[in-house]
Amino acid sequence: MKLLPTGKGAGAKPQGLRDRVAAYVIEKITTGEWATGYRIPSENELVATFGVSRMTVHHALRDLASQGFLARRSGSGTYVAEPSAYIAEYAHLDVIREIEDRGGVHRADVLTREIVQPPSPIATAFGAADTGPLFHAVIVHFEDEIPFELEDRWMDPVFIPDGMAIDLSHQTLFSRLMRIRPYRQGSEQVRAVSISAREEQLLAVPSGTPALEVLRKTWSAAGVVTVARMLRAGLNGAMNGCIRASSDF
Amino acid sequence: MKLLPTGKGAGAKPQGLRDRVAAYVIEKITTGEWATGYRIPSENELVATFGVSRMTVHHALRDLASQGFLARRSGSGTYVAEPSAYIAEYAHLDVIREIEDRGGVHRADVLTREIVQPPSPIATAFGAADTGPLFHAVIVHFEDEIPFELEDRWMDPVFIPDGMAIDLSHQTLFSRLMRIRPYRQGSEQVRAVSISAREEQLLAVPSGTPALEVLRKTWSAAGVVTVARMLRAGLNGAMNGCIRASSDF
DNA sequence: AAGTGGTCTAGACCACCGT
DNA sequence: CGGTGGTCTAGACCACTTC
Repeated sequence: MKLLPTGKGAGAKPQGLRDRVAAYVIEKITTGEWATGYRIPSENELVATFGVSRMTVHHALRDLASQGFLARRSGSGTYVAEPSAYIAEYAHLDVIREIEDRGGVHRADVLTREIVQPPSPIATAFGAADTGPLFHAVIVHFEDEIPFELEDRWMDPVFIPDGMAIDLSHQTLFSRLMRIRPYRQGSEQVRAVSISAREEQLLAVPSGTPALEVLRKTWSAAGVVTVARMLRAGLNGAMNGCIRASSDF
Repeated sequence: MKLLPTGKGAGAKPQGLRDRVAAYVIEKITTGEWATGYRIPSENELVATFGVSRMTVHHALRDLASQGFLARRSGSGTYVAEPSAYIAEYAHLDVIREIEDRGGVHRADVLTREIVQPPSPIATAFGAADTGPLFHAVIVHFEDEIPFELEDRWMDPVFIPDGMAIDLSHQTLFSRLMRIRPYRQGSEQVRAVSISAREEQLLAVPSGTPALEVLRKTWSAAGVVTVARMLRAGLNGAMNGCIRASSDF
């Protein structure tokens, strides 16, 4: 083997070679020179253009494909991906962390904590009618003593064996679950709803205040783990997200 | 060089070697054997374990890191990433496509289309007070002749030179913009709001119906491209997202 | 100084697509 | 069949962290 591979070792550029290739492709796309669906130069052509190895080009394109810029078809070529849909990402923190990140003080009121047979809509959400008793909690989260979020959660007791005992003032069920079994998958639905008089009272908002309702269902390989309904009303009730139009540059 | 590199060419396994390494790591994490913060075996150790080249291990771990499972610290090691926050992704389609994907029929009413000096809050959103006249459109999108979304959009006229002329019944301003200048970045804010009597009338909902308000701001390298306010009320007004708890397996 | 991940190479074989 | 992307290797050098 050679002692000095021509690339990095010798007269390396300030930036990585991979990044240079990627930047080149990105520029062509963003300037519109390579439109959606355009077939970009092959790996070997880019190898010739940049004088780098094919692996370098390959990984540059691979990364761009994983970021949604390119679509690669083995045996055919690499194409500029269609950006017709864009992704909005909402980074949900743990409620406690969300509040504390804003500099607020969190407090939780546990209104209900029980292990009971769920009503049928909840049982349905858990996938089967033969669900056994489930852990159920209703919690009001305060920010600086102002009600911020009303959480109504059902959970398979298997995942929080100590659910009836743990202190919920300083940790959320969510974070608790995370510690026991991280990495799950789920779906979320967001709506604007009118809420009941009791919910208005718990959230301390005037009658008729619209609320943001988030329905969340979380599952792991073993099945549905937890189903939750979160209500937010008033000034801090917004959700903030970041649009990633197939990318983040 | 050898003609038969020991790996793939000869007695290859059904799955890729990279995937085997990745699957191994994933299993350790999901079973909890490697907890959050745990320092996993080094690349060289995994090389020894699996009998593959370091590049293979490296790319397996690199992929897992980009998916949020691992955090790699150069010079230190590879650690199981903290999944304390999770990401909810909302794949927004073009409104027209969203409706048609549901099997509905789309129609748009253009209530306003003008190029005017924006009111100061809009000018502020565009980043500077010295904004020139902006393209402004107010559009009601119907699904099967039922009002579905009210769109109020301001846009830099540079990005839609033919904005006053184009037919907006069969394409959205968004898709139009996409075609001219794809790949942008933005932010989004979702709230539950009460809407004005006129908005209730346009959306054909009873007085007091809560609405989902999405404020969206989009920019490119050149600055803010467009600012939009979308209102949805009633049954179809939900936003559906998918939770990606640092992953999608 | 030893170990870690980050990067790059030159070559090889493969499955697949297109003609 | 020639070209495309997909994968893997063995070796090399680097910047960095850790002790």
